[in-house]
Amino acid sequence: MTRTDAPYHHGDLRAACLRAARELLEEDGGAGLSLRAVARRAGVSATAPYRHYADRDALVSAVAAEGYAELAGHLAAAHPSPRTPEDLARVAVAYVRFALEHPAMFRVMFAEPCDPTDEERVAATAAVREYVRDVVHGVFPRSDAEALSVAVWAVVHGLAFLHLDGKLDASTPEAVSRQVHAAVHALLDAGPVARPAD
Amino acid sequence: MTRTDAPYHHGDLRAACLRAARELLEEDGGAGLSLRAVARRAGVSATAPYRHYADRDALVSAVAAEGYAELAGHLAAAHPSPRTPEDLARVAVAYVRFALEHPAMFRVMFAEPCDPTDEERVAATAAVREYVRDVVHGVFPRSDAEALSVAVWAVVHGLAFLHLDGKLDASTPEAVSRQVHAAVHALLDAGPVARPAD
DNA sequence: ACTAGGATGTGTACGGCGTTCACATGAGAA
DNA sequence: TTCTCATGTGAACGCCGTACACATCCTAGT
Repeated sequence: MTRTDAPYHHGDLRAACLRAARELLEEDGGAGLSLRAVARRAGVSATAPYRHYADRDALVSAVAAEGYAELAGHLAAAHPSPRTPEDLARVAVAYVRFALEHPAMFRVMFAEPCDPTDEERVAATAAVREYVRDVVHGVFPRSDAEALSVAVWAVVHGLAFLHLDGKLDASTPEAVSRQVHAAVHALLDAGPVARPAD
Repeated sequence: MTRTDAPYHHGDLRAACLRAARELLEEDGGAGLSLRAVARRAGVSATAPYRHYADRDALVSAVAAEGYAELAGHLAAAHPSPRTPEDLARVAVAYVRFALEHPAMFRVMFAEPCDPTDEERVAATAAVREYVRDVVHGVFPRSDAEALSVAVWAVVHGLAFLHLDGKLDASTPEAVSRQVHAAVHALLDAGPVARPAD
């Protein structure tokens, strides 16, 4: 039945679908995010979103792109210019905290197969990668930035996933902070005490 | 229609469902794994699996438990007793290789919300955790094993996810091996060259 | 040997989903 | 004013997860 309280043309359904998808993800997790639920939330029919997104994956990809941008912003706000290992540990805490505050978004960003040809998503990921490279350059000014920024990103990324998945204790912000600090410092202290190669 | 070529009682439907789920996961990824598809593959009606698994999550959890056990076995086979940083890098390569060879299984194991009260899954995860602790004890005999094994697991786990997600180049085994070795060594070499705390 | 109970199947049903397609409506350009 | 295109709707299809009533067979007890 045509609703008399809304005009036939939504006007900006593409953005409304994206917003609805974000809300559903935050409220109900990945399982609650369906195109039909998005359409209901946006107040349109079940098939209207198909005029703006090719399929469900396309909408999810757009959500992930926003997530990357927010993560980059979150990290930059937490520490604009990290310069010491302690700063690096705090950045790691911010990264893990983002994952724990937005678990479904984080999974959408990093845990599902991703279309590498999706330009928006690739561009948004680059912002995070760029930030990590700057961190490495600031904290380890004399190191090979490429390999080390891969390693640093892997550490914080792994910490995020292990907390998210319950493998590491995420019960309180203090527990998270302590664990992340301990891990980062243990790793940086490990180099000199590694058993030498035979 | 009752099939005349199979007895009414399957005999070991629980194991058959698990096997079918494994096969479907390997063939079609997470999207191809449904209880109905499992039932078809096992040759029973759509609702028969509910006699052995409470719901889809229960079956997926059992699949993940087998995955953890296989990962632990894969790592132990690759390096029973790692003792140098080079050995650690090889273990990391084995871990990432497992993720790339079994992407859907790896996601089921680590990327979906996990029931922490699931004893089978917890026990299986412990095997991986134990192996990592042994690695750390072998490679860094004088370090604080707890914090460092969390950090080491985070590094290899993060590398696995970043490769799986396409953030790192996973196009050839050589590219993977080179990248993982470079990251692990860069990290171990980074400690001494970190900017000192102000 | 028979019976009964329990384990384990089947079939039906419901409500949800993703997606396609034909048609409806309205906005904007010519 | 008309026409085209963008953007909606409604119907339909096939799939899914899950619940429930009933069917079948296996095993234990008498």
